[in-house]
Amino acid sequence: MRVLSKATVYGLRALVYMASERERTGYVSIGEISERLNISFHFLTKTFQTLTQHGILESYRGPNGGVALTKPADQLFLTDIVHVLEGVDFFDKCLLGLPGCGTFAPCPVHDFWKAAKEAMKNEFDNTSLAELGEKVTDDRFRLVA
Amino acid sequence: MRVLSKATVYGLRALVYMASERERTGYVSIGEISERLNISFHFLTKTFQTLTQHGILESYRGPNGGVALTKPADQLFLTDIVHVLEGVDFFDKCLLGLPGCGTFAPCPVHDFWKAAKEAMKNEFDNTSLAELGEKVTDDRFRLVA
DNA sequence: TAGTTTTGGGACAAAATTGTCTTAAATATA
DNA sequence: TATATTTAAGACAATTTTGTCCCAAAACTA
Ligand code: SF4
Ligand code: SF4
Repeated sequence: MRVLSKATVYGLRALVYMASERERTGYVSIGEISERLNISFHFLTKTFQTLTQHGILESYRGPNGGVALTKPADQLFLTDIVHVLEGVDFFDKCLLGLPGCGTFAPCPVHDFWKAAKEAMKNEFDNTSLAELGEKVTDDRFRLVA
Repeated sequence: MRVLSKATVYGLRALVYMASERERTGYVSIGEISERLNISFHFLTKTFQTLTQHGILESYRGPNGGVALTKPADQLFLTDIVHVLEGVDFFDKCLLGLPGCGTFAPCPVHDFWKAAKEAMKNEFDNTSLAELGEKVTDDRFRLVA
């Protein structure tokens, strides 16, 4: 049950890492993040560019530059990130890939799929980066490929 | 929020179609299904081969041949199909793609992801092809690309 | 037996995703 | 100014997924 693309997965891991560094001020370099999380630097950079363009991150070039969250981590929710990286229709897709979700003419699986999507969206809506960052207590999250 | 591969989506649509043809006996040809559901014949054939090899379908060649469900549709559940087409670890995957899911040392998003997966699995466990087939009442399901 | 229908299986092509690399632009520091 | 650091942007390659095609095998019909 794979829900997120790799690009989103990497982006999320990186954002959670940033949120976990509560005490730090200023920018965090993408190089540091990619090294600590063992993520391809260039791949992550592209994802971060998207996040920057959409106002999740702000970036700064040059020595001591890097990226920073544009808002406090407790005001950034998973839904915000996913909407940028996967599209705003992320929670509107049909399980069977049919176009034009059916408030009218629902397809056979609609009943349970709609409920499942809503539950998922509810979780994403209410989970902030801060909440996730707080749970980064051991090294496992940082070290795994 | 895309959960299933195209191969699985097509396979499922086709199985639901078969289940919806309650009155029919004997084999249904893949050609008929692919035509009615507007699915690539060869692509669907490969998916059906997998299902046949894993005991979801039985097939028969030659005129009036085709495929048939090996069990009554009310005894085939979404989980059965998904386990074959997506792998038995379908409901065991991490949201962040980390290996070795953590009953121990859970990663930051574990709490809510575990609940979401269980809810989803519960739905799949309890939804049979018969149940879905019964809901195929209009033409929408059959005709859409 | 010959010809037709249908699944089986594999080669192959196209497209999407993932990953790598190079160069440019911005910024800091000496 | 020259050099080092860091993000921006896009070309390019590798891999996976998706889709197409061809031919063989099985079964029926005449
Ligand atoms: S009615 Fe619901 S389940 Fe059916 S196609 Fe639309 S979104 Fe998907
Ligand atoms: S503990 Fe849960 S969220 Fe963390 S890696 Fe394992 S399955 Fe994923």
